[in-house]
Amino acid sequence: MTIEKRRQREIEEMKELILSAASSIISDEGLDGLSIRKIAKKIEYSPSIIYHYFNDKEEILNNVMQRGYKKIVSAVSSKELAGTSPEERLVKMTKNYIMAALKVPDEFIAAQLSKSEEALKHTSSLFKGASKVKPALYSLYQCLQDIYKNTHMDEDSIELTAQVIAVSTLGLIIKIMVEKDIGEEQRNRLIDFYSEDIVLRIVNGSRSSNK
Amino acid sequence: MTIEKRRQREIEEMKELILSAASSIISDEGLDGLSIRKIAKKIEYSPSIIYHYFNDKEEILNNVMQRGYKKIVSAVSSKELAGTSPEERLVKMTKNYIMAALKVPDEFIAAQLSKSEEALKHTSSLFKGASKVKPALYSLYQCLQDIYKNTHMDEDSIELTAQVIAVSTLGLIIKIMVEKDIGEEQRNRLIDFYSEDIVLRIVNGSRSSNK
DNA sequence: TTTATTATTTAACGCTGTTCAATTTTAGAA
DNA sequence: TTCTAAAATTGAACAGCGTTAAATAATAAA
Repeated sequence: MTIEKRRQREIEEMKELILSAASSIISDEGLDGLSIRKIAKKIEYSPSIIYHYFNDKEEILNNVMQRGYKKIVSAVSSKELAGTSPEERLVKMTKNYIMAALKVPDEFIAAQLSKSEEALKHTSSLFKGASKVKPALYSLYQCLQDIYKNTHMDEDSIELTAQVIAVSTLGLIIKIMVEKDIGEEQRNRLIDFYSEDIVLRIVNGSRSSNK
Repeated sequence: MTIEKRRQREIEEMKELILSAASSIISDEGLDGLSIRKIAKKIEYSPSIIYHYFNDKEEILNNVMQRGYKKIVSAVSSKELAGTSPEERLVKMTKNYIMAALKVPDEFIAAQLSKSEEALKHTSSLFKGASKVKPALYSLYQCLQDIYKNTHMDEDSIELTAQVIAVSTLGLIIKIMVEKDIGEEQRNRLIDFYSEDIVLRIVNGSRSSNK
């Protein structure tokens, strides 16, 4: 029994070894720099062994992506935000999300752009009802519900707003990552303007524009 | 003289042949499906010859990307929009942009995500002053200037707003492309809501939220 | 200690981008 | 038209890729 457990622990350790090697290669050389053979060399095993712990390269990539993605999701659900006004929470949540994403750029972009079913399980956010089952989106959705508490905004519009804010933020993050040379000042200007200004325009502007 | 010109025309034709083969492979098998050897087979030449017309695969990719990207840019500058109110123009421009982008998905995503200098020459939009030198962004910027004509909104804020709207829209486009299975109905709901509602909230909400 | 199981490696396949030397085709001069 | 120089095109090779199958080494159970 106990020997069985040790074996399983060893398997987990080996998986962990492979994943962290992959992770470090990605952060050194980018996503395209990752190869099975490089992982093997880094962990000092033969390439083939990797296929005893993962089915293929994509499975490894999915795992690395999920790790990076989870870090970011937790930034949005951070408890430090409780107590403040919903608008303030919204602003901070947005900024936290952007900052967290910029810290793990390659994994984040990969996760968000992957069309693999495994990745979409976590990243998909546009389907009807997504705001109730996707943790990151749910935080945003709750925030909007608080903001619209005393208005007669219907649930569908709130969900759509949450979804659109989420993808908008993603667009900003991706562009900032790609245009790596815009400079820190301009980057901060954009992030501040977006989270402190644009996002509030979106939630407040809903009173002046009814379709 | 005339023979020289013919030669150069032939070179252009060969480049064209290579690029359109590449383009068709991409639209058949996606970006990852593209390989030099496949292009060679398609144009019925040996793989090596391609390197007489292009330096490497990336140069080919850059060319294909630019073509797709230009189609989309022209959708925003379309003249059919003249005469209408600036708000209406903004809504239509946004929708045109999204629709055009969804028609050439792979090239578009590739262009927007490429960190190559060549691609960034066209796609970069976040640097200070971008709205005056980037055609697609300039159309948006002009539109905002019209909308804010009689307010005392400073130029910097208008530029930032244009930039943020551009990247937001990009985020929506990318997510719709990645989440290919959300269904036509939900897709249209999102696009309509975004372009007819959210974008107007952004430009109109600026009066109610001053930082 | 033998046997069965599991972990790991070696070798190979077909693919990739790219380069170099050899070959064919073309252009201009004699 | 024939010879020569230049250009276009090819064939072969290199190093790297993901992946698989069979062979070997290490471990567990009997």
